[in-house]
Amino acid sequence: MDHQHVKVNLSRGDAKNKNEDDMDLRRGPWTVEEDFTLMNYIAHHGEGRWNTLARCAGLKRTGKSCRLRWLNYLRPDVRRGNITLEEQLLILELHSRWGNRWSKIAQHLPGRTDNEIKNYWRTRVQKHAKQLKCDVNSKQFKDTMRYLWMPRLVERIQAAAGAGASTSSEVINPQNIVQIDHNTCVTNSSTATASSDNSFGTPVSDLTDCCYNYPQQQQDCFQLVGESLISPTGYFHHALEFQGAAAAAIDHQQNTTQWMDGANFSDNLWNIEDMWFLQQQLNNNVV
DNA sequence: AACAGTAGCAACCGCCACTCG
DNA sequence: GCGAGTGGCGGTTGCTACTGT
Repeated sequence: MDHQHVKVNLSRGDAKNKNEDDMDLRRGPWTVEEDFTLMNYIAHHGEGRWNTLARCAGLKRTGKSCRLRWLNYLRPDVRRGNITLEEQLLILELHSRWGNRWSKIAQHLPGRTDNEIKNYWRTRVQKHAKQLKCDVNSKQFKDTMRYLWMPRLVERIQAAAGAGASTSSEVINPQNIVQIDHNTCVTNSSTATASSDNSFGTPVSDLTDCCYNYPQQQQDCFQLVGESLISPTGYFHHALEFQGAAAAAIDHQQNTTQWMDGANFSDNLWNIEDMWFLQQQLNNNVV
């Protein structure tokens, strides 16, 4: 089937495309020429009125398609590239508060689109939930995020701030990290985004990377620096209590029988800890 | 090298709320 | 008040690049 030229199947809500029903509309990936046309038109006439815009610009696309292309890709302030540690932390925190309100979450991540955040969540976070064999909306998984991933992200952010304090534009300002509530934290996007090159934060691969590279010895050296700086020890008692116990549990587990499907997790510290954490929750029903 | 499976992401779909005539 | 037009949002799909065998 030719995906480039098809009749648009109009939904009830899209009845306004009546006129477009009679014309062939392009679908699928945008070409460089189309991008240029759209950018050029918006540069001269501004955005909005997308159906009219599409027509007047001579684009054989729906208004929706033009809008999406502009917002998610062509807009000059769109940030591309890896989601940074700070952004990951923000996403986890905001998602825990608002759920799948991607656009609302995106408002707090300047330059990031709701689509990008949504994709990040689905491909990275949900992947881990799947690996852990638990529902992404379950309490267990949410607690794992709150008490494991987020504290570790904070620690890595701080570690990066310490290690890279003298280098480049990736310096992380501890003041950007603010307390949200007793158990969670979030970077202060308003200050974080004040960096002149619009590239605050530490580029990082993903949560798995965060977990694999977690320096165990840091558990003992958290410190409180200033009132606005998160102290993992202070704010994440549960997490650290857990981590200490987790280490023991891991030792125990590695020396004893395997559990949870009998899978071999010896090369996957992250999963081991997660599994242990979830197991503890199931046993104790408290965190 | 070839193939299969998987991950990441751009784009589309369908629904809904809002605006305006 | 009503219906058409529009924009926005969350969910889903499908393509492509990557990775493992």
